[in-house]
Amino acid sequence: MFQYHYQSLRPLTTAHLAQTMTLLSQTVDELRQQIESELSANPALELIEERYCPHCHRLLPGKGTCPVCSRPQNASVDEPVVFISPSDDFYVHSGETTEDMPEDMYSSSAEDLPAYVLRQIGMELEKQDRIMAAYLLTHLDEDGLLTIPLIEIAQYYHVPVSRIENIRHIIQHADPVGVASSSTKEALLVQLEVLAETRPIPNLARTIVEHGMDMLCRHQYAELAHSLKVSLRQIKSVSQFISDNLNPYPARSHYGDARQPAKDDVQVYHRPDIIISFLNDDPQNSLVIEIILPINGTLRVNPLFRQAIQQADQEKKDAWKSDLDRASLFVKCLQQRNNTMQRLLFRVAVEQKGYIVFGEEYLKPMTRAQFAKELEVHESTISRAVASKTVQLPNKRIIPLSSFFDRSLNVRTVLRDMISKEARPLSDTELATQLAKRGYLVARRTVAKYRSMEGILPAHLRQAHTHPT
DNA sequence: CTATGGCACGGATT
DNA sequence: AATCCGTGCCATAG
Repeated sequence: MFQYHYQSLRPLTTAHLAQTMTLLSQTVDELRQQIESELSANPALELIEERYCPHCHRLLPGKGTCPVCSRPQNASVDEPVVFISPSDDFYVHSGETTEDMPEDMYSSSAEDLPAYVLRQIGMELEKQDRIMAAYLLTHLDEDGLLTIPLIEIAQYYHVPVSRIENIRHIIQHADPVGVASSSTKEALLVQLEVLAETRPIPNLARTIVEHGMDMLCRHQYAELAHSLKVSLRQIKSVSQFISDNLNPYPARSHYGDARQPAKDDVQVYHRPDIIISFLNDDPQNSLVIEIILPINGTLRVNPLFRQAIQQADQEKKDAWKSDLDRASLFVKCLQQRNNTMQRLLFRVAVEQKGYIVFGEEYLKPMTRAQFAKELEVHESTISRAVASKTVQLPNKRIIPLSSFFDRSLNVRTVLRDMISKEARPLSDTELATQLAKRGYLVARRTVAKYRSMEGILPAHLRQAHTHPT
């Protein structure tokens, strides 16, 4: 009977439905944990290795050629390729999640951050120092920042502050680079320092982090440009660099953090759940969408287990049967999840191609409800699938998946654009009428709101920034 | 008097 | 049912 259930393709039980829901809403990191625990708890589950592409080491989606290195035969350019990708090709685009320890990255979120850091720096320290390091590491907040002043630790152990400083210095340069800093600014500076060893960094970056972070956070580019006496263009590019490469909250590169970053901070996401890129990085080609799966291979019910159950004693049989049921349910739910994600992202990619390729202005406003109807699933399914997931676009920016559904984003970008091109500071009322002419009907009050969302100063405090040349 | 920001309400979305 | 978002009204600053 349960064999029939396993074969069946449609969700039948409420348990199934519930589990699919939870799986859907999970990010890669959460999903990995879930799978791991399920795998170790349930003997009926097994993980089978899959074929990898010899060139790029990606998991091959079933039969056929690798969709990444060699173009699939009959894919049209407009049709994005969607496939499930294993975790080991996580695209690490920032210097601080370093390249030297990919496996450790995964095990690390199982153990807690202090232990993880301590393990790295263990041999560098004397026994005494190690204790202090451990103490220091227990006083981190959830973002990986230090909650108590160094002096306090020094007093606690009756040692000079400089000694604590040395220890902290070592900790800061360990894997979540910048961890145990006293402020986000300090964390960023350390990250910059480390980054500078491997690649050139814009010389402005340091200055901005040091002196202009508050302005940068509020996106007050014009202000910042003025106070540092450099062009707006430079500020923009450096700000891009910062948000691409640095992370004000070191711990968040470790735990896939579902919480929204504080609203007035540079948004940095690590480890996207989905990666969208061009085939072979060539904009001519079709889009490739990878849905990251946190395991290398395919999960399935162990067929041997299925056999064994036939010959087992009656009592064992019952216990095993429940394991088997659980296992097959889990596998099915996982498939369901992947299937839904795949279909959803395919549709999203088709609809929002302009946004993906050309940028924010081309975002088509659309609601989750529309997709739900198209894909014939419940609205809440889409909501769960979209919530707390991140996407990496071809331009290497990482954005929340929900921004594909943001109704106001395009208006905001147009507004931003208008203000940056304005000859003289326009008042909110004027901006509202201008926007109306372009087909965006928004109230004056709303313009004000968007303005502050974008961190743009009110008209009378703005200056006509069109002639700094 | 004009331009903005705060608070709060209602309708849409999730 | 809970939440988010646009908007209107009003107080305040310039």
